[in-house]
Amino acid sequence: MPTTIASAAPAVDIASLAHHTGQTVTLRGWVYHLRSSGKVRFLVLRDGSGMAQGVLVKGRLPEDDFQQFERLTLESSVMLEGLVRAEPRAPGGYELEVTRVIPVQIAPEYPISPKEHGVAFLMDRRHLWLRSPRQQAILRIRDEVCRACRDFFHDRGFVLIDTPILTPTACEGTTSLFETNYLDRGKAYLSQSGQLYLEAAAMALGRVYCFGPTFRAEKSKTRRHLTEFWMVEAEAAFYTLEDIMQLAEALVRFVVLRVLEHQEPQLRLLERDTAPLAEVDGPFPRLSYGQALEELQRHGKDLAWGEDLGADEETVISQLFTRPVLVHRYPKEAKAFYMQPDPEDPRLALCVDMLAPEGYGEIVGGSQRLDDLEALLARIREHNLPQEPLEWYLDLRRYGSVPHSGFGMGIERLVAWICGLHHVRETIPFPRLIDRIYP
RNA sequence: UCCCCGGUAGCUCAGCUGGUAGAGCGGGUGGCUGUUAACCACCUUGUCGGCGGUUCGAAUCCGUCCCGGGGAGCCA
Repeated sequence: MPTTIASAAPAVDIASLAHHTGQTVTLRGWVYHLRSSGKVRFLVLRDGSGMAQGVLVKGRLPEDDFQQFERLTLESSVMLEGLVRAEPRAPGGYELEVTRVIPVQIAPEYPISPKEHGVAFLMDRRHLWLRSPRQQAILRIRDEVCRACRDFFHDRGFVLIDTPILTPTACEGTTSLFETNYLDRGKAYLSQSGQLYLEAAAMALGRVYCFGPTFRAEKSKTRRHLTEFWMVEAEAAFYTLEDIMQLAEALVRFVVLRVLEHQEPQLRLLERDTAPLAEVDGPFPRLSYGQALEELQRHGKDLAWGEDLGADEETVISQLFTRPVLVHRYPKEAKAFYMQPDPEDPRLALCVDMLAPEGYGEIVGGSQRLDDLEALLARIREHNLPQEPLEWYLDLRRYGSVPHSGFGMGIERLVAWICGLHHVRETIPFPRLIDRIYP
């Protein structure tokens, strides 16, 4: 139950403790750790901004407050009033000499200890797991990544376009969709990409991007897959494949450098070796599909022409370089219906995948879009897609069609790579996986 | 959907070729005036995932189902 007793001292964040040396302040947060050696008691408090140690010395604070310590448990919420002072023995260099202890709510035995836990146990308690320093660091980096993406596009004149989440039909037809009832109008599907809508917006505003959740009902059970994930997608009129490759490269470089610049403490907490990240500050290697096949052959992996690169192949390719690699111009059979054929080799599509280094796989997929109405109609027929729900999309080729290109970047995969995580599930606050929708 | 691995105390795990269920951590009580995942003493904890089978006897062997983890395909 919330306390009705308020502290007279000003409330401050732990992160700003150093600026309040010599002052009496109030910290408000949760108990992270408790230690006692009898008449001297230590309480490590976390408040979201950081952690600080409070010291309770018997006789130097009211006996009632000293005794309140006995009631506290891990993750109990509490307000501590005390004097801030520099203390080399304290973690962080500053501590609070506590003069008042005001419990807000006393927690029962907390299930997550600082010791080891299994993944399933932690995932079932994701709502509590978020409180751990590691998860906080990851979420702060995710926040930085998202803001960097928005800044990048805003700075280049791209307009944010929110594309619909409820859609009447598949964008690509290949992957399975989450289905839902749409009132009296039959089925609707959760968006698996904002691309087609973004193309419409690009014909209105020139350069656009979207940033939102994406849903894929694929039964993919790997470290790189979620059923609900976040994607930033860009689309620009008059952009060629070359333009979009440069844009995607610049975006990844911008985001990674920004995280290195602003989130160094978090990367250190995660024990991430930042040397591979700093590598992005230079041109990304490029490989055509044909060159990729040659490289694979050189490394003992024979792939038939026309086959898409699998996970093993992607790993081999990405390990050839220290920077993300752009693999472009795949056989069009391996790719989606809306891609422009390569004028120099019509068997190829003008598309690109960016593979992250260190085995993290594909983080960007993009292409120049098919802009000719008749060719697009032919491709739709080849892929056995229904034409009627795509009529609006075909209108974009009827009314002032222009060459245009775009790409999508998976936020969780990028964050996983930046943080050096083994699985994307830790990069999103509440992951949705093939067999998990709790909490 | 397919392949591999696992399920034993609140948590992390040990338990060998079948013979009465264990440790560490956590929790509780007491002690300690500077602790750093504190320390010391004592105490606390079980449908061994479910069901069926083999056996004198099953946590252990077999079958099956459930749940979890890792990977593949597909994709970001």
